[in-house]
Amino acid sequence: MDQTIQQLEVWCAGEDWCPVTATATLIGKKWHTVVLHRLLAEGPLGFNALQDEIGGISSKVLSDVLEDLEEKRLINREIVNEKPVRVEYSLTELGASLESVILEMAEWGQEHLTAAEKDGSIA
Amino acid sequence: MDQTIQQLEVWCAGEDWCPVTATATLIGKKWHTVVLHRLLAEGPLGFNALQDEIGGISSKVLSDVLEDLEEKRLINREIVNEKPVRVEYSLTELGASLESVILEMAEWGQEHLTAAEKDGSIA
DNA sequence: GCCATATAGTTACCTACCGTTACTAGGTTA
DNA sequence: TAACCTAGTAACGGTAGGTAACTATATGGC
Repeated sequence: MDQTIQQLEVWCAGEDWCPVTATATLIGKKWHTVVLHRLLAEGPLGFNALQDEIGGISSKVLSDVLEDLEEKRLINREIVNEKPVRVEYSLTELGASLESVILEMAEWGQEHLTAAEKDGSIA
Repeated sequence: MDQTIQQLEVWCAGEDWCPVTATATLIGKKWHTVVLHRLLAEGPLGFNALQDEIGGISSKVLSDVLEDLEEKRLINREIVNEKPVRVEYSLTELGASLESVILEMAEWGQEHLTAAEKDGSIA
């Protein structure tokens, strides 16, 4: 505990950039994280499949998020020449390396938010 | 690797809520994460101290973020009766429990963004 | 009293992002 | 031809994020 907090201090002390700020700038948006999570968990997915998996995201917002994630080199967009021409979204190596972060968020949510979400005390 | 991905699948399969979505809804905003990080690393801080520590955040946005984090019960706002009346922001137990997530983000940023940020290839 | 400084914000304003609904567009199947 | 699959885009409105200036309260110095 003290060890890790020490680490956090060292990383940001007197620096003009901070790894947390940088990471938060990159993936610090609700849908970005969720999209990465689904691609991690379910593997490469098409546009509609991804939208169905996520649930509650509109095609416009998903389209925007995918474009942004591609720009940031976290996902690949590949056009597959099959019967109905599909598009397959998958994680880049950089994107896949975020697994530890996503997993930590998943564990934290599981531990701390289950009950709260269900009775609505944290909205 | 396979183990952890298996976990991610199990947690979200067929559920109407997902711990990642829930967590991302709670802290999936750039400044929220950064504020929590500074409070973790530097301990309780006043308004101006926090603003200075973060750098690049306006007082209006910081004010909004602090209000939101307090509503979500991740931080405490305590008025300290000293010479100039101060306000001290600190983490709640729930907020402090996010250390593992923040730490993971810090480690990831340190490993994957340092070079990229410096040469601007990820903006 | 008057001014400067330090505390912690607020107000007005603008822009950019989020979200909803509807619609587009190419190709396949019946 | 029409229905249905794929993957989006267009138009529009509301909310959040961001900037710059300003408020408010209290302390200490002149």
